[in-house]
Amino acid sequence: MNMELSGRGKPSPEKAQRAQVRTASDHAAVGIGLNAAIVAVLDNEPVALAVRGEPDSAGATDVLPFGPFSPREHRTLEGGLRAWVHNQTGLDLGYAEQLYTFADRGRLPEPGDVAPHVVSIGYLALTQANGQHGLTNGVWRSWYHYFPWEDWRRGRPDIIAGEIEPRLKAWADKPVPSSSTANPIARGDRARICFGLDGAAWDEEKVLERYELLYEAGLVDEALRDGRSSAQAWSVRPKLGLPMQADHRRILATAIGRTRAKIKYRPVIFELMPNDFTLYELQKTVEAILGPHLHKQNFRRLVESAGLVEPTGDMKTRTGGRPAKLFRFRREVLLERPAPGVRVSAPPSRS
Amino acid sequence: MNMELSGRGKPSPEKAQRAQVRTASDHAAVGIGLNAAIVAVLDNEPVALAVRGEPDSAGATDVLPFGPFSPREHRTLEGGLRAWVHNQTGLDLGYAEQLYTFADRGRLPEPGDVAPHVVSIGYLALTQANGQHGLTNGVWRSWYHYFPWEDWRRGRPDIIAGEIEPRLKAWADKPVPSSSTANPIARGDRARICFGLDGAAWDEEKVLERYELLYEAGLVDEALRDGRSSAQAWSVRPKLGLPMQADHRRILATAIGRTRAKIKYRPVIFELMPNDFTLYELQKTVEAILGPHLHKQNFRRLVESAGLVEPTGDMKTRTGGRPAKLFRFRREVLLERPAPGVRVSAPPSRS
DNA sequence: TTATATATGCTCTAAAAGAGCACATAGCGA
DNA sequence: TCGCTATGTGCTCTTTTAGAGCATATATAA
Repeated sequence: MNMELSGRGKPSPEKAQRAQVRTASDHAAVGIGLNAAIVAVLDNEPVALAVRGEPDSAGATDVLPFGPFSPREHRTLEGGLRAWVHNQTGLDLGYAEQLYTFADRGRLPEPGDVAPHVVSIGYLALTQANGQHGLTNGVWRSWYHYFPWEDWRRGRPDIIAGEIEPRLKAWADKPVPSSSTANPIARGDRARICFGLDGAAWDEEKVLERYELLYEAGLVDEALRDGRSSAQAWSVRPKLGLPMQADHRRILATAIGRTRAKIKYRPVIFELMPNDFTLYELQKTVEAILGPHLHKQNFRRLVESAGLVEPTGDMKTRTGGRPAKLFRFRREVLLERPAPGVRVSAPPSRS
Repeated sequence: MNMELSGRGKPSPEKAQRAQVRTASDHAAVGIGLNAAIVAVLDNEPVALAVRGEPDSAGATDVLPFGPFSPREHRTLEGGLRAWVHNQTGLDLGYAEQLYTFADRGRLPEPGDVAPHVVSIGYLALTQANGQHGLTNGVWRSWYHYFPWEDWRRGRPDIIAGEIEPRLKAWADKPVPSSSTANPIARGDRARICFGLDGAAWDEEKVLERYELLYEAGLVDEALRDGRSSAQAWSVRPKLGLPMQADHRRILATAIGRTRAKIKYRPVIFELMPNDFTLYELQKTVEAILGPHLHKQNFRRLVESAGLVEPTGDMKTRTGGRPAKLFRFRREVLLERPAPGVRVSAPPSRS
């Protein structure tokens, strides 16, 4: 079927095409940076690698590992990433995937910031931190430090009802400056959907949407630093989570959301596990990532019947109870199922 | 919970952090380009906007719309994208999302290609081409022109059994040059999983994996052009789909895969539909995107019970049969469900 | 020995997915 | 006018999957 519905004018497509190949000289030169959200699970706590430095104007000290990308030295983005991560931290990354490219002006609010300019490409890396004691820089910090409202392992976190809900409701009730865009979703509705207020469901994957809503509402320090909120809000400043410099907390939010989504249809959870593990350890790792806790028997049925694991034949004693069978990741599942993953869905929120 | 498991050396994190803020000067300058896969559905055919030009060394004439990003002129990537798409084609984009950033050297195999260098950021845009007759450049081409093996609407496409399967099997049987990476998935297994050979399931979302496998096996013209395959393969050259210049077919594959995945959990299908439509028209549009055809009654039950649509009250006659009720997208679904979309899964492949 | 963890098998129910039957209502041609 | 055909629409039935709970097994620790 040939659909050549070309526009009426059709003024010289050759010229247009030519313009597309004669590329480099047309562009303003910018720098390329790579940001890595390097994730692991230590003692049932999901952690990300952070580097600490001088506080910025918002008091934020933490940054994600960051390095420039030089096309002279590295053929691929991922290759460049692995190289400087290794140099900076001593870590050898296992799994890595690209998250998002951030290039908005004002990302790095330096005075007089015009082009040239930095585009930064965010990456998510999953690693197993155990035994990786060669860490030469940076610290592992629980990601719930930065996003306390995401931790539903002990039920609905108090910070939602105590801090977030009232402040978001106040923000929703303020008269909105009659934006021009047609029919956007109302502030109150967005708050309800993002944070599961008024009985709405909690969606653990909406990590970025939640952070961006708080940013827009001026409830995270980065928003104040970037001048997006009133000084009034600044004065009543109970922190909602630990801020990071630049837009790194946004990148980390993207990474957490992606991780939570991805473990459901790809077996990446095993990137975070040792070779042999008990099903309960696996469950605790999944819970660390997703937030809510899971029904144990159903979880076991799920991972076993999905063919994700196979018994090693050994047992683990010293569990504090009956010894547990040890399992390992069953690679063959990749050849059998189109999208193998831990297809859990959270139980109804125990708020 | 404070997890400050810093590495032993911990040599001056302050210095590291400082290096991360003093950014731009560290970077080799490169150009930023934006590629857009602009997708619509015309007469039940999924189409992408292509611009035609002079054939490259592989005989490829088509490119995706492409434009430079200048941080001087545009504050955001998406803003820049919308601007030059409008200038080049006359289209006003509705929905747009970032796909992937491609920066590998050798992307544009120009002689003597070293840095400076172009990083290109791929975007997916969905639009409704009807009435958009202001198109001043480019043509709408069925995306199955570029990827004939993806069109399962009339059952399994013949090109798989006729061309792809035997040539992939031959490639799989060739001695692999003893790669260094540990335990990769065997070529034969990859072919089976990607293309649903030997009774394996067809996964309509693996568009990029399939294209990349064909590229790696030297079965698409771009692979020959880029020098990744033997001249022998070049001589026996039945095209597998229409090639594009540079890596644009890869970007389009990414866009198709993303679209196929996304309509299942976000109501983006309505970006491709007119305001009022019949359920059958909606179904045909979904089938155009996904490939396989769907069970009509179940499809209706699905979209209605999911609250995705509501009747307008009007009927559409001239359907060739009983008049059909007209529906429209029901926006309130965004406030009710965490991930509303056309959650279809394809029926067992009728091969 | 008992209390208390964790491990593991099994059942029951509800919801969702997959497939088909039956019939309604239009245009169109013999 | 009478089917024929194409689409629209309601309903049932079965299978599969998800959600939740009961019961029991086997360790460690006080």
